[in-house]
Amino acid sequence: MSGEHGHGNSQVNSGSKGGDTHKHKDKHKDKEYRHKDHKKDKEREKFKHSNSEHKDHSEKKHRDKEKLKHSDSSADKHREKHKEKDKDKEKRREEKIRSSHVDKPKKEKENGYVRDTSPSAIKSEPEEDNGFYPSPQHNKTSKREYDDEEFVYKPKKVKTEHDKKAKKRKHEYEDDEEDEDIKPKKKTKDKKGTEGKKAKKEEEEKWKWWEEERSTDGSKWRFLEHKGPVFAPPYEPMPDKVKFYYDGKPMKLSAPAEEVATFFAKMLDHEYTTKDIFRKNFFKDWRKEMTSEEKSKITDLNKCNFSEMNEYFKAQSEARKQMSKEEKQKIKEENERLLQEYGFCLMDNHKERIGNFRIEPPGLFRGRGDHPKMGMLKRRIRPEDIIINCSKDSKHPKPPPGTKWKEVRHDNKVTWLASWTENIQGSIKYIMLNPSSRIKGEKDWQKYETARRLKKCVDRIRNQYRDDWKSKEMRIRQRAVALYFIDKLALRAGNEKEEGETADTVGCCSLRVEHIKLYPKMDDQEYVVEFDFLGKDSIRYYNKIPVEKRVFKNLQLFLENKQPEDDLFDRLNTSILNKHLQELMDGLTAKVFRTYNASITLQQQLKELACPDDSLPAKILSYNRANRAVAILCNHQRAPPKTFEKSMQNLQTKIDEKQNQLSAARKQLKAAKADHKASHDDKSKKAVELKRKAIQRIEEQLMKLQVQATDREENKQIALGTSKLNYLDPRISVAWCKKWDVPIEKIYNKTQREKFAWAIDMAEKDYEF
DNA sequence: AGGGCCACTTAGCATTGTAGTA
DNA sequence: TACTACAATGCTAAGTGGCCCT
Repeated sequence: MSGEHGHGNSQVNSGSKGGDTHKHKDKHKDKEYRHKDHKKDKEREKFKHSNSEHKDHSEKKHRDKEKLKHSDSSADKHREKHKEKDKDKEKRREEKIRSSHVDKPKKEKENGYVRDTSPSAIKSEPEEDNGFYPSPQHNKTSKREYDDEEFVYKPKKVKTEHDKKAKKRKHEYEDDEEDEDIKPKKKTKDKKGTEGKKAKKEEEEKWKWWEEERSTDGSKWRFLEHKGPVFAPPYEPMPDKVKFYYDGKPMKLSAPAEEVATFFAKMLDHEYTTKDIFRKNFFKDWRKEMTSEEKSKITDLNKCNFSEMNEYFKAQSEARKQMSKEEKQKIKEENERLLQEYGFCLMDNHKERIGNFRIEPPGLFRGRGDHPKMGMLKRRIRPEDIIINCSKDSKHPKPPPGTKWKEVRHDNKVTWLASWTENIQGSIKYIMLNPSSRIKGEKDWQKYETARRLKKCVDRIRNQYRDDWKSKEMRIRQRAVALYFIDKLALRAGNEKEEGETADTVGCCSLRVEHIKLYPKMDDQEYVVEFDFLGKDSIRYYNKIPVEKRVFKNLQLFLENKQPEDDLFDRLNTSILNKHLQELMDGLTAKVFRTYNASITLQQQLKELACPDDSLPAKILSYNRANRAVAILCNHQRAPPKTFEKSMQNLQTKIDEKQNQLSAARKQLKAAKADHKASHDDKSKKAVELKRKAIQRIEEQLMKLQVQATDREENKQIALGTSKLNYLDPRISVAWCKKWDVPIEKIYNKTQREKFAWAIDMAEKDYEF
């Protein structure tokens, strides 16, 4: 198989198909399909169900597990568990930290990038490509297992580029480059202690971390100082005039119960407050907040009337909209102040933007899709729940007066500044840096380098899995077929999930028999596989693709003697698959295929759609189309904007108007020409020219509008943002912009330009992914 | 091997900001 | 000046995958 992929037949969705054609196994009939189609939510509703029984979901494989496990309210248990284990964990963590400080494993340097080579991390291959990290020495270390000519050819380009940059850096950053660190590296700094601060501030905005060397050990930073998170504002009780009614009678609620009631009241317009699970979960958690008196009175949610509360909130938001300019300005300034104070941290001598410095406010949990925990109370996070992470020698953030942090730790092996345990799933939430930060950017860059390394060996890997389709061992065949899907269809890996804890969604390795259908013949195609399942965020994946005969036969084999709810790949999971991938290429995991295929698709598409003579809007349309091809491949869908039809109409009206304008202008030109013919004077000649220009302008405008219409129509249900942000090597786009003279602003907005600053700075027009 | 924990990326939708228009 | 439509940003849920322990 060559790099060529049959992505074309990937189909985003099938319109209304979801509900009708789905064969509804009893146990899945209550699935909520979040596929996007033309229907209004209400119409979709008929495919959603009201009641759900997750308990009989279990497959054989999971049944045993289930017995050992609680099936009820995990949240509290999680909390307990955490408490119990805290001590244990702490010990472990401390050991971890200590050991990492003490026995610094020796490091191996590769092209400016230094890898951890502690025993567990020793690999036979360099992890990064030549030229990954700029460095004067640029010494190629070990020989690669599967070099190809590209390996020889490409770095040359990259190298010169880097050398250039390296020189530039010398000038620009001489004074600023080094951080005061706990353990100085080869170069010295120290003079900066005095003058560094000011210079630094000026340079801060354009700090080019990508021209610096990365840290040599596993540590993520050497110095970290921040002010801690911003907590959600405290609850403000309802004014007395806003009543809650139970069974028709007004009832004053205690503050805690009232607060939770307001969460429900705020969502009243949302359709999911009508769902049984949502209501059940909410009511259960609400009752926990009630006084015993309230508890005994309020026994039926159906008798609760929140509508006055609901109207109150609506009025509030209306009032907010109606606020005067000055008031709005004031709020804006206050936000800005908060941002300035809490929105930044100091990491290794650079001021970096924090991604989410506000703690999530309490509210009702709404998972995506058919989530068993929807409606549960997401509790308020207090300082006592927060673990702070910062350097020992930094000014530690102060907890709000009268409170304490849960813990302050100094772990530079992680990137987060603060964390807490959330009560719905018992998972940990983090406060981390913005994507524009060094720490995120380096990781992102590295991700694309890994994908580029896959490019070099993908043929070998493809050949291998094709061979494996013939293996004597079932597990190998399953692994090979799964990998084929991941590669060809860009499916996600598909980790196992705990049943009943989350919506029932799957990825490749967790596909079940019921998710595929085999058609030996379909229309004029042979060996067609139909996929129909809910993926991440309960987004439907529906696709029919012809596969190779051997794959088809294998699938038939995997399906033998299985029930619909059985795993398709019963001898496979993501851990097995990733272990195998790791052997094929250092750093290779299932998700790398998604990155690789997305980026390579963009590059190919851009090449194919290239048309030098196109106008700027046409070029951008081409870009968007290439981007769209990727979004379709990755199944990035969105709900059609609510105002879609209308906005299309508006656009059409504009187009019609423009066309009228055009014909009018043409008439005028004709008249002007006639006039000129008659008079032959300069004035009339000028008039003709003027008219010509006007027509040209109008034509351009019309074209622009038409392009816009096409683009919008094609984009109706497809979200481009996700792939642009997470899967497409930004250097491809930057190079394309440079090559075709398209301003980068047409492709990336401000945030995106900040995130991809490294790529914008370093990619030249001949960059090859 | 498998489970649990943890850290981090990826995801769509809701809210907010803003530019263009009436 | 208000409105409106779209873009940008914010929010947080839901994935992936590494590591450690049993």
